[in-house]
Amino acid sequence: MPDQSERRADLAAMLHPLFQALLAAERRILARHEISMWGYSVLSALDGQPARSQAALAQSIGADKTRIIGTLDELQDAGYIIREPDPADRRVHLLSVTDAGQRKCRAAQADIRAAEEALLAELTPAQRRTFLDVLTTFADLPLDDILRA
Amino acid sequence: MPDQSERRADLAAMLHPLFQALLAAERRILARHEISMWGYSVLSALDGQPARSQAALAQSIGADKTRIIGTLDELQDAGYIIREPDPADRRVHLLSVTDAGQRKCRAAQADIRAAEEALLAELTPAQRRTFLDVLTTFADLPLDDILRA
DNA sequence: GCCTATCATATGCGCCTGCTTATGAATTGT
DNA sequence: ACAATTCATAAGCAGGCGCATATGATAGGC
Repeated sequence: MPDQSERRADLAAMLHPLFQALLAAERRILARHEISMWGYSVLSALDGQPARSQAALAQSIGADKTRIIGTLDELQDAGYIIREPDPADRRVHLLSVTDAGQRKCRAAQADIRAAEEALLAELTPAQRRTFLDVLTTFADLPLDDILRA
Repeated sequence: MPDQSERRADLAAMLHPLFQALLAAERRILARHEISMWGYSVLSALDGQPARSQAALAQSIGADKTRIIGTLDELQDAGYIIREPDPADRRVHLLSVTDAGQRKCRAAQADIRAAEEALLAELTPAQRRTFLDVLTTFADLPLDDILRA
């Protein structure tokens, strides 16, 4: 299948500059919105989702559950999230996003989306669709297992 | 152009798991080959290229020129690279890869390539080609400028 | 000739992260 | 009832990284 004469860099090497550039852009945008990257990750993950425990949220966004506490405190202080005791288990705080939090998240997201669209506009429509499809495909795969085989 | 009803995650969020998985795989493979990631990056960058100064090399692979010294020392001690004074400028050491270094690099690269092919095999041939084309396209673009506009 | 800049090198500082340990409270399992 | 586990929380350790500073030697510019 793959052409043996195909010369290409390692995938990680190819992805690295793209990923770093996207992160840098995101940092700039989030700084303008005065919200941290972890804060934005939390709000994004909570947006439109049922309330969840802190541990579940941390796991879902790849955050360290012990270090995310500070971020959650800040978000709560800013009025962007609510922590409520779980009636089913008194150890647990359930997190949900407030209206203000949702507005903050979506405003930042709109700017990030605009920056991304500028980038995607460099592609043909077919390339764009395929690129996004591929990323979606990969998102549903057990990447570590496949790469370990 | 982009469908306003299109729901998708931020590009960085979509790329993050893929990128992390690729890095993790690379780490495992390089550990087996007993070479560090920066060591591999150096060898890859030098492979098949004319000799270059340490500063130029560090810049080209995104390494900190002060911290790459240790890696260069190790590679030199292992016989994988040569440092030679530049006759045109006595401040400069020119780096080149040895035959042993090239073999080491290409052996590791073959394993990385195999792992990547397992992943790319999850795509259709058209998806695979387009995905790689897109990454190549992005590699040639001033990403920061585009994302900043 | 003198000043400025650059190279390789060593090292410091601050930040972030992965991982760990510990605590008190609460829950689960036997 | 008791032991083990889990939740949120705080904090420690080690490693990596971005960035900065400093040094001696060398090169370039005026």
